[in-house]
Amino acid sequence: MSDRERSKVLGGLLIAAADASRAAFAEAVSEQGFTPTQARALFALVEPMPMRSLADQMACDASNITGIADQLHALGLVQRVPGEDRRVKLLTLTAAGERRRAQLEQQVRDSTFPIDRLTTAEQDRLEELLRKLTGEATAPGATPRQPAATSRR
Amino acid sequence: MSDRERSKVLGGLLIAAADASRAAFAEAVSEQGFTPTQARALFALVEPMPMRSLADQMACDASNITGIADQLHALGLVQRVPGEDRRVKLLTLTAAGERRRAQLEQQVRDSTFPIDRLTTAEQDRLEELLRKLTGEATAPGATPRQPAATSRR
DNA sequence: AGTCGATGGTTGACTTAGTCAAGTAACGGC
DNA sequence: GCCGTTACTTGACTAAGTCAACCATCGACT
Repeated sequence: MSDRERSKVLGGLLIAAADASRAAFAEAVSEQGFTPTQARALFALVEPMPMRSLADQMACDASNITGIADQLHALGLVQRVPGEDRRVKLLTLTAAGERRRAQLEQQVRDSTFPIDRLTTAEQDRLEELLRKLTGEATAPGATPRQPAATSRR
Repeated sequence: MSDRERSKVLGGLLIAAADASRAAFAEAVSEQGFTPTQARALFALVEPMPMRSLADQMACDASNITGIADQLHALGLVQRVPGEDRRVKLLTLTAAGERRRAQLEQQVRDSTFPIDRLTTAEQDRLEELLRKLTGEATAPGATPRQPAATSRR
């Protein structure tokens, strides 16, 4: 009984925390005139990438990508470059796209997020818990567990 | 550099965890034919409540509630009972509404959520971190920090 | 008493994000 | 050369939420 109630409260808390993070992200990128999804796409496009891959990476339907690509294209930020396989189109940042992406990255870097309220040690602990919660292994490749000094901020 | 990157990864992790929780909830309630928002409304309506209050509690625009109330009314689960203040309408569960609500509660109780992967101790720790992260004090009134045994209620 | 600003609820137009099904074009194995 | 699969597009649809405008009522104040 109580355990279940607990789950519910905690779930709510978790979702609230995530929403706050999302909102902070949305806020940051909107200052550059982007929607969160556009921003996510821009961030994903470090290098040319088939639309299908982008869909996978953003965990959404492929048909979504068409629209996002259209929007970013209308802004002159991406191009559809035909791939070797002539079915695929490689989404590629234009020069302007690279520029905007860098600006956006700076913007996000300069914004503060709810997570910044935690010390590095706490962040470590949180990461561990979240990974266990989502059923992921300790680390997927990045994040090779660092000594965790007491961060600034 | 690393601190900021860290934030980003962690933020993603947090959001992923929340999404998983949300999905589990959506899955559970959809088995009873409800959307998550309908379910949230149903859960909130332990007792008759002005639409405005429900909007506050669900942290959404009042105009949203109109629609949700309409849907639940169409299902015969709620009624708009005029309040003392004749502007307000008290959303009230019908007998059928009470029944469905109970079933739904059972359903949710019986479903497992990502959070259940954590031990009670881990859940405590997570709660603490999340509260700090969202800037909340330890507890808003409920949850007066207990020794985390299998508690009452 | 009467006026007026604030409040509760509704409506309609709009946005974001996502799904799904169907269609076209190209790929690759047989 | 056919056929099943894959990549992208399109269009219709849904869930959810925002915003502005509106009506009725409230309550405070002159």
